[in-house]
Amino acid sequence: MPDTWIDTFPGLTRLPADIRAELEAGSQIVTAPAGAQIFAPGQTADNLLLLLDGTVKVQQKSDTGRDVFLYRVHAGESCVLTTACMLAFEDYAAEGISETDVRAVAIPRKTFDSLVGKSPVFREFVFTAYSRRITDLFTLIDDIVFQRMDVRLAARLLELADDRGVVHATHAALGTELGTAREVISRTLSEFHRRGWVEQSRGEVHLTGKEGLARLVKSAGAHV
Amino acid sequence: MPDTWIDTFPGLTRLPADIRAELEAGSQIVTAPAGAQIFAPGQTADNLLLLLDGTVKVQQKSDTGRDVFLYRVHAGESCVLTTACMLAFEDYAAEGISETDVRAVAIPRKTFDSLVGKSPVFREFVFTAYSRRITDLFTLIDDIVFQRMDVRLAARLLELADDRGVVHATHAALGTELGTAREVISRTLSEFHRRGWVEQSRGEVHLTGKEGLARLVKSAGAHV
DNA sequence: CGGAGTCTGTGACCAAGTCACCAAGGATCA
DNA sequence: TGATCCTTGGTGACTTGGTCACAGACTCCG
Repeated sequence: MPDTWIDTFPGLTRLPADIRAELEAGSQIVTAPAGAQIFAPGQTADNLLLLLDGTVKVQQKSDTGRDVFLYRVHAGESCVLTTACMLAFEDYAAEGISETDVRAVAIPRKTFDSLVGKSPVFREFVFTAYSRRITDLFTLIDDIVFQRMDVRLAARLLELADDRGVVHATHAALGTELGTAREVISRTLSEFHRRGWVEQSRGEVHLTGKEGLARLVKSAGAHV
Repeated sequence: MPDTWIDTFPGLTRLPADIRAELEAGSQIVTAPAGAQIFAPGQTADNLLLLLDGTVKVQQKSDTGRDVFLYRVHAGESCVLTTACMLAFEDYAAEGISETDVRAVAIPRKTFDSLVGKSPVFREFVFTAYSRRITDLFTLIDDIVFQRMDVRLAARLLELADDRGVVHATHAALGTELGTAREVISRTLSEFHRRGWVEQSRGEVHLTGKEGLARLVKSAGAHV
């Protein structure tokens, strides 16, 4: 494995040679197409996944049948929250869906446990990833409770836009992402359109006035 | 230390003798009065706390100046989320306030790190505690997004009531717990009163019809 | 007794979620 | 080429919840 994947994760570059060897030998690279269910509630996670390419969205299957979007894992990050359940042999209430074709490193429970035991650097990597996700969850809760919908939508649009300023998502999809109803998204987008910030077409939103959106987000002091 | 505290934590009873010894030697019992700030944002946590007596409430200091209640740590549980930040040398955005006089075991970072490295049982204990808290956070988010306020308030009242069915809390306090406004609590409690479920007096709520509250909670399929 | 501070009640108003229904765009297939 | 169906988006009426302003009422003390 020349040009090892390990170096794409900043937290792992400091690993000593023997640990690197064990990590490389005890893990493998896996792929999945867009839209695949990466992990699901009720099924024990047997691997820690480190994303090399693509994005995975993690959402909670609600009892009420609706989904709550929790967070998005990008290339270079890990689905680390599953590991708690992995090591604790507990079930997970969330599911992960690949949004694009993804490539990831799968570290099986055995290797993971062994490395956590042996390597302080690896431990720090894991716990750092944890604390990131956890503080993310805290700010998510904060946003849900205190932030206005228009601000949250504006922030999310800026985040999801591709390099041409286009967001590929239906109103319903944006609704689940923000934990609100489709109608609310529709109304808010009409308002944004009225202000000349967006143009709409079926299944996509064109950001024509990013400055306006950014100003709205900033004025509310949102956590982008 | 006869009758060691270790056995009050089910996950730790399986620890081998040498690890127990290290844990006992490398930790100490601390106390704090009711209302003390146990940990705060911006100050690195240097100890993992395992609660022996009392309760600690953990809440996020919001940018907007208001607080969001996250969860409550009871005797026999640990403030484990702080450990991620502890090991990762990262700051924490939440603060912990003792609600009663508390007694706890403080495990310093050094001991903690060493034990996580040496003992698979201790690792499992830590990661189990993690996964509990994390899934709790997930259900919290779910509740905030989808559950009606009256149901959430009813559930919380049942949870907070002492053995005589009295909840000692002001409307404002219940408001922060549920991430809503005092006025909403007042209105909802009036409604509960109208239905004969509660009696009110300054600073406390008497549950006179727990069955009604329980029925409301149950009919909504809430996560108690 | 007389403030000062805290706790609760209330009305008006706005933001957001729910429900019901309709219309337009796209796909499929006889 | 239509007929049909599904998905997406638009809209109005209504309910719930959050915000603001202000007024009583209780408690603690000096």
